[in-house]
Amino acid sequence: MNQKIIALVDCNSFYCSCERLFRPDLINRPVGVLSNNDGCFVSRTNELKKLGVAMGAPYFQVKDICDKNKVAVFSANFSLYTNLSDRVMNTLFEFTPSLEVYSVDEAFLDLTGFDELMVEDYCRHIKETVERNTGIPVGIGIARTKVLAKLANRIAKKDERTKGVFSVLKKANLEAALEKSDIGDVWGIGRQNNIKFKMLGIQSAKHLRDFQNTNLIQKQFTKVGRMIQDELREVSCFPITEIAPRKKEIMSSRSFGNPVFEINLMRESLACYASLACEKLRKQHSVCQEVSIYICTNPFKNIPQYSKSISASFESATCDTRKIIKEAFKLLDQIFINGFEYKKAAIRLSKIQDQDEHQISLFGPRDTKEDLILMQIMDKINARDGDEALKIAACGTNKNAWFMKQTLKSPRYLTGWSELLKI
DNA sequence: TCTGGGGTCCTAGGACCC
DNA sequence: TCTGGGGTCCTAGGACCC
Repeated sequence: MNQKIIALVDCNSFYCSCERLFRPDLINRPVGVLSNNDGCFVSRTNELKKLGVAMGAPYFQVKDICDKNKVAVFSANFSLYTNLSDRVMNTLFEFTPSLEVYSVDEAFLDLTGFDELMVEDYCRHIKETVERNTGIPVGIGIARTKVLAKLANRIAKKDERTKGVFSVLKKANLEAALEKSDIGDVWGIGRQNNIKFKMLGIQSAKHLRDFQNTNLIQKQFTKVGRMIQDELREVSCFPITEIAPRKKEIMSSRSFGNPVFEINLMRESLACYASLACEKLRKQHSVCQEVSIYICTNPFKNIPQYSKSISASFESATCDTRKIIKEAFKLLDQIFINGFEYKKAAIRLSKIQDQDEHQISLFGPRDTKEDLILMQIMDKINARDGDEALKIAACGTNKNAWFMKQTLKSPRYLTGWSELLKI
């Protein structure tokens, strides 16, 4: 039988690598990228990891370390990262049409059918090409299944002797890799299940693979646990899905730059998040039948706490930003309580259906042709002239009161004419 | 002073139907 | 005294991922 060969290509410290691309002076310096509002570290180079700055560490807690060690710290610049991600993926497409873009910085490649002896060299060639074309360094893991490719990828990144590419197709490599991989490092096993596995005496990936009582695994760790075990046994359970399925939910939420006390500001923020979410909804050619909102105070602060979510349904599913904002405002009136110091608001669109195939209500209001055309025009203008070109009035004109803080943001080298790199 | 955002899948249990 | 059984659908909550 022709056994599967799967390669996982993963960009190294992706956001940091993107920032370094335009700042060659940072090549050997520690670099970190922060989450929105300059809150926590979401990407770190090896130099920064070595300084003991953990993933998710709040910036203000480690600022001293950063200052002392001249760490280059950036606010997240997502338009830049998305753009570079596209370039990486386009390069990968040149090597195989059978590719799953798994996240902004990762892709699974189906290399089934390649000569097993050659596939490692081929992946080295892929790695060099991506780095030459885009400037983004990557690591590659090669295996029979996704879970094992993930495992191999970890080793490719950690063990310098691999020079960034590691294959566990050969039995000896596979055994060694399984043996030295902690059970908690296996893809799909998080904090809770890590503890549960250890209590069962399963410490390593190898232990899980060789654990005979599969019924117990199924019972304790559900179907997913069983599938992970099978994947460790080189039985593929998670296929490569080339076409991304439609999103079943679309969320948009942000923490505020400054605490919000007034319902008016809350409304403006919700209107902006709703606009973002609806744009995504229309982009995947969908409509939604349910909208929910969520508001909360800052749980880290020692102040009176409040959080609440609420949802409403439409008679006919819609993708009209105006209707969704209107509904969101009605919901907000029901849960907003004066006197709290709000930190965050969110909107979620759910019960998502295809725009062309959804049921419409016989009598209730529905999206008319004119509504849809208006939304299309808005999307087109914003795509051409920038997201802020045309917006619903309810979004307000002064975001400063609540918009997130980004004091360390790099220029939009690739997406803003005024911010192109100057040489 | 300062702690992210956006998703998916699975299961148990209740509602409901015949 | 004694009160069926099987199926489907939906939801909330938990766990995981990047």
